[in-house]
Amino acid sequence: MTTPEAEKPKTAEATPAAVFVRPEIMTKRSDFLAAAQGRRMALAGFHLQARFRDDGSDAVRVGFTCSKKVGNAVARNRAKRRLREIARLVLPTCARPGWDYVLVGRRDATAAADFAQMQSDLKAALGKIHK
RNA sequence: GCGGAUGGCUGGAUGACCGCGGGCCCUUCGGGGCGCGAGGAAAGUCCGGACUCCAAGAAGGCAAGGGUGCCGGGUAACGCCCGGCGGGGGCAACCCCAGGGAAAGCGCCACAGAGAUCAGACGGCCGUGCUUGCACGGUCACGGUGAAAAGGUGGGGUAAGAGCCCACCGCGGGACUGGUAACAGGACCGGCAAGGCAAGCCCCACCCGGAGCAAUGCCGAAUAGGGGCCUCGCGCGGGCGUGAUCGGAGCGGCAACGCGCCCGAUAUCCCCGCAAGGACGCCUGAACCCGAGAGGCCCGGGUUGGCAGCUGGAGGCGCGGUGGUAACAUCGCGCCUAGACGAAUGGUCAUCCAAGGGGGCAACCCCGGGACAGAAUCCGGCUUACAGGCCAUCCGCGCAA
Repeated sequence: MTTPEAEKPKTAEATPAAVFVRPEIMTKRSDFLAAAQGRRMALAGFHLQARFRDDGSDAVRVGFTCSKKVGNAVARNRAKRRLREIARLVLPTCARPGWDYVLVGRRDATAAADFAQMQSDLKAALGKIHK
């Protein structure tokens, strides 16, 4: 399952902290609760929560939260899919090993925000939250 | 053409790049290829089932509780569907109805009014008496109140009136006729009986055991470090004597409860050469597991992971035939269409298409943007939400012929 997608690292040297590993998907409720106790940052299209697990593992894990506050089932699914897509595009180059990240959807904003803007927001936010 | 009624369909299209979840095939285990992947409501979880477990021999009866409620048919079943009946609405097509019982019983019916279910005499009318405007009696044709005042119209009749009598209408009963039935018609009889609410309780008929896929089965993990008492076996094995049972004090345990050095009391005598410690194994057998034979009760503690169930079914769809007014049944041929579990079915971009807005005589141009909504064991229904578009049949009006 953990398949290193290390093909053609064009910009790998520019960000030494990057890991070219597909993030694992978090499924345990306790992991989500722990991440919510970590660092958090609010952005236009979503919220970002992050936590350094400090358990010796280098794995990067990511989870998505879209509660009923986001809307009905259709709205929640759409928000989660867009979050999943920007995570898929951004995390392999900007995540740090050993960290958990949780992206939280916001009502209307997550579905309506500009997709390119959300990608760059996530990159910038990851840079800040690691400090 | 305008307005309306009913039934049904659709509910963005194409392409590019990057992805996701199952399946099948190949693999040098890095991966690669092929194909499939949301809805008419997937929704609400309101009914009915399939399936699984539990309980109870099967099945039935009774009680409680719940549901259904014109008749006939359809269906696996239904509170669903179809066809009728009755009542109501509409010019009509057509639509709506919680539509059993009010002579089993209880309860309720405000206000107004003289009187509201044992009906009733306020005014008025009539009679008698006298103190000439009052008393007693008769009367509901008239007035007034009300949703409703013991049917309506006309005539006779009377002191005045009244189904008091008569005709017609209405009402009640009803032989008989038609219909499977609901029901419809109705000779004839009765001067005419007392209302409504059963979505207030209730009565009657019929239906319903409980829990649900987090069902259920298998395998792990974890806690504990092998908890206690009572009852009952089978095979192998073979029988404890410093023993057994009861009581006391004592000791142990969070507890349920246990232990047996010591003391006292009581009854009994099976087996035995040794191994011998009452250990081990098997059968039967769980409503989560530890739990190790089974069952019951109690004490303490622990898990929420994997696989199966999981999608082929009272199947669906298309075409055609047969029976039926129809729902539907049945036959033939062909095709097969999601199975996830923090839960895939997507992200971005481009070009079109329809609704909407603006400009223009027009062709056309610009803006703009996609209804309700996301499977979770599976079916049959119902209900609710839904931008816009399309089709068929029918009705009314108008115009033309």
